[in-house]
Amino acid sequence: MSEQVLTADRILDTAEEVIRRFGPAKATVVDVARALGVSHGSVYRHFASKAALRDAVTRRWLDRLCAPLAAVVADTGPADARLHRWLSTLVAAKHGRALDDPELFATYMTLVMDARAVVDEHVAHLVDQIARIIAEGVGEGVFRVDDVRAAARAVLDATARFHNPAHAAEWSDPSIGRDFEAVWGLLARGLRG
Amino acid sequence: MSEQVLTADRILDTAEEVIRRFGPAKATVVDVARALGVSHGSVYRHFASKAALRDAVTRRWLDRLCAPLAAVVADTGPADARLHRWLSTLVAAKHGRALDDPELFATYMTLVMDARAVVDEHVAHLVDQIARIIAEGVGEGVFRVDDVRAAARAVLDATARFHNPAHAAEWSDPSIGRDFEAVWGLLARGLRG
DNA sequence: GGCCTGACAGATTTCAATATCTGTCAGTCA
DNA sequence: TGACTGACAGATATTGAAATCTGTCAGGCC
Repeated sequence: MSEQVLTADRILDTAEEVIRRFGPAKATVVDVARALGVSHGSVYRHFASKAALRDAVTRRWLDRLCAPLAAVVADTGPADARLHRWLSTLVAAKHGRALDDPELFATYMTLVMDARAVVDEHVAHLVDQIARIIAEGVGEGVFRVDDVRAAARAVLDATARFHNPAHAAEWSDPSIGRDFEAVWGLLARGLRG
Repeated sequence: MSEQVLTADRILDTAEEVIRRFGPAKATVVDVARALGVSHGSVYRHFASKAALRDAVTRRWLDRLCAPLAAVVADTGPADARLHRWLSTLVAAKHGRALDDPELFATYMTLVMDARAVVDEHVAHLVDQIARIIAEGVGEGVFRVDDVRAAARAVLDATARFHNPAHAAEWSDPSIGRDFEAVWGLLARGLRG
């Protein structure tokens, strides 16, 4: 029976739970407040708006989804193999969720779709990681590129079909794995110069 | 006052007009029939269903949009320059429409989004054209690839961000042109081997 | 015969009344 | 004092009855 303090984190946990249960379209701030046993006015003390709350939930989800990627960046081995592993990990994470629990994935896809600012930030973060691997590859003599950051962005763009939720409907195609490897093959040769 | 015969083509023209005016969500078969001055039953003599009619309109639009591409395939000059021109033409056609008349583009985007079979057919056609250019490039010694068709598909996939309507929202980004050239640069080097 | 109409059943959409939600804020309580 | 409540205005969503639409088909017209 301990008195729980109302924190942004506790609200986020509950909001995520409510959004999962009711779906992103139906979940309301009132629902979240009810689940927490407080008035909805209290929620607005911690988040400026419903949009801000949704953004925060989305940001957390994206961060969690991409947590394994940092490890790959810090990994050892030649940069080309590392970049391939990084992209495969990203693609596998997305496809895994999409296949695992399509409804939950659709839920998050909806959130992501209209959280432009959050996604931009997230993409910038991904580009940073790719750029780091490419830069190291240039150092090793594995890659030859003029503009590392542009190349990093190009790699992410070129593989959009395999990780961008906008293409999720195509991920059930049995040839999607081969398609990804074909694009990777072209990119890898392109990076080698 | 000449009696007009009811042909599939005349229905298609009218359907396109009606869809433009009312939007893809509101346009009905009855609207099309009314515009033609016939009963809606007659329309079903030429198209098995509303979906079939929409598909036919979509197919015509895609064909029209991509008409300039055939000329580029048949063009002269080295294959790499030709492929670059082909992709630029495709991208320019899409961006042009999207910028020109966003509402009309959104209309067609909606149609395209739920005409999976039509789009698959269309994509196959585009891959054919790319494959032809790449094959000629291999003949010229400009390109070096194992599987021409797979490479063609990879080129289309890798440039999805720049021509797939699912990404239309990103096309207003001022750096989109540079991003495209960066991806092209990587692909071109990859194709050269 | 072949093209078209008009009426029909069941599915879908519209519309307006009703309920709920978002975001604010003065006031309560500890 | 500072976290919280509850009532409020305007915006948005739900609902169910009525209207419209889709797809079919028997029958009329040339």
